[in-house]
Amino acid sequence: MGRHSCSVKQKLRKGLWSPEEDEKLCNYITNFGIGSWSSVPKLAGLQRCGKSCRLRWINYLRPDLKRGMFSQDEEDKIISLHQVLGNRWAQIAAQLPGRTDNEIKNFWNSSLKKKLMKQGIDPNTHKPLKENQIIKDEENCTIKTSMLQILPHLNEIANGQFTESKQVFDLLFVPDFQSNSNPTSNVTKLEHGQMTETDFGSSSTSRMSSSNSSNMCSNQNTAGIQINGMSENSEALSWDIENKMESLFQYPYIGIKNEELKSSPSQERDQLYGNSTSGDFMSNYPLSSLTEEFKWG
DNA sequence: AAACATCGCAACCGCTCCAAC
DNA sequence: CGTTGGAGCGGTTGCGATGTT
Repeated sequence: MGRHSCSVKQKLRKGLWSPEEDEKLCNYITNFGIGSWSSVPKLAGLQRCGKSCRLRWINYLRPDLKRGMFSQDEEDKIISLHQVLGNRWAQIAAQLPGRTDNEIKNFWNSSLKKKLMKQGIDPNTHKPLKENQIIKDEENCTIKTSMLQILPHLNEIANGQFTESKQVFDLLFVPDFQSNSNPTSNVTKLEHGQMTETDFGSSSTSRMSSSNSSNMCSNQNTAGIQINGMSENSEALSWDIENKMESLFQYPYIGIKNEELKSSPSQERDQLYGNSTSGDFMSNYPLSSLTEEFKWG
């Protein structure tokens, strides 16, 4: 907090990079490597801050960058990954060789978002806009939770066998329960047709607009699951789960493992994903069985 | 042709994380 | 254990290009 922007400390250049600056940076890095970004500008003879150099290299000068239009395949991948990861651009970019997080983020904001809207799909939730509208009318408690974290318990929930709710809710990211919500009581009793979901991954709408809203603290990659018996809308849930699950299967390593598992104590990891260390945790939760549980005929 | 609006991209800003001390 | 500073991330802004009136 209160840290200066790097360009304030000294009189450093800002704005667009000149070809000369690009050349200096490129020459330096190809000859000496990156080392420490903070020392790069000095050593490369640039009036820029290290952060700016880093960004320029990563987003523009790196030799392995693809550039140019996104292919249909890349587009599909981005959509699928976004469905699961939300706005975790760096993780999405990690699955797309030659593309940068910035590039993908811009592409998403300028193009893909609109494209999905045109198709009647909410770009935040990846659900048909109409369904969203229906769900907005529901006023009961909304439990924000991570789809990925609750996955291991879907079968139990569907079968009404799930009673250890606290255990799971402790694992969940639940930043904004409505005050009247009681996760324990809401989840333990569940019957067919009593489950609906809302606001999947709606990080942008649920996020506070304060300046410190960024990054991990925002509930990107969260799912809102509404479980308290007032909707017939189980169709919506099965639609969404199916889509998410397919995405997960398509890209089983999407980076979740790296970050989320890293941050979970090992016991929780095992609870969440099974104790397989193969990385293929999704194999513990076959798509067909899970989605079938939620179709209920 | 000029003024204005919109779009897309590059870069910046502010934040968190994490390792080093 | 607290502090510091670098790295990295996501949101936002600024500006040139392009389209529209």
